[in-house]
Amino acid sequence: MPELPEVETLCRQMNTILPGEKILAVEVVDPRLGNVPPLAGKRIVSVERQGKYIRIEMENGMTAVLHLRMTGRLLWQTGDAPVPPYTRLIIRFAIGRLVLIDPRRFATFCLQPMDAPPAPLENPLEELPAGRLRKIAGKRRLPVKSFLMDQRFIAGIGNIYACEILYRAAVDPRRPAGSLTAAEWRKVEKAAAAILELAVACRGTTVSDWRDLFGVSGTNQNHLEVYSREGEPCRRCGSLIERIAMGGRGTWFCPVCQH
DNA sequence: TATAATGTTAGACT
DNA sequence: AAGTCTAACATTAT
Repeated sequence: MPELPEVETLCRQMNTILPGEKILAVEVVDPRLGNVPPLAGKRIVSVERQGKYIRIEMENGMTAVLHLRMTGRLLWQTGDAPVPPYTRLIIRFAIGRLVLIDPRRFATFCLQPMDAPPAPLENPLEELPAGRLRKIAGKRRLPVKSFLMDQRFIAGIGNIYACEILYRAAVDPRRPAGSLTAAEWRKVEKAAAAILELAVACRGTTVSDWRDLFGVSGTNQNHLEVYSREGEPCRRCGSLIERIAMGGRGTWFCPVCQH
């Protein structure tokens, strides 16, 4: 569920309350999470985003890495409110508790796992240097939408924002990545930075169940141009937005003005 | 009841 | 060998 803007929102919000706080206890509510890092007694230094990963840095150099996958959410609770349905993990502090909610149970939480990105990846939130994406794409034949969503190339873009970025750049999502011109890549890079930046400012996109750390909906759904707008008119040319399946995911685009 | 859902990846196939 | 594609993970909401 959460893509870069949603994960960025959670990290920024956690950084307003957690640094300096000591973890009192970690309660594993869903045993499917497996062996959770032994964090009791550790003090938090900061929370960092890397792609869609949330890295919780502890004072002794230990790092716990959380990935929310499809339906993971984090909620900050104080007082004695009941724990929400689908709670899978509770991290307790003196000033409140951090709750992991995850209906589909794909989220993972472990210590510096091998599947975390080993090195800093391209961060599309910062506008990439000219030509960077074109160089990475090389002669690849996979669809440009799949390319944008491949976390090994650029980290943080998921299905909603891939559709929105390609619409803004007026590029057909089915085009082979290697076939885009330098000018088209430039548009994609600029569209990515602008769309992700706006989405962060809006605290994410709430199309169904996304909420920020404090349980509040984001507002970026008000800025979506194609995602989930099948059959509605394109805001640039008036043609009807189409939905196709690519790699098993819904893909929305304007068949007339995206080339 | 059938379908789709904001992610990732192991394994199959080119 | 490297690139690409598909199914699977678990569960809910429509």
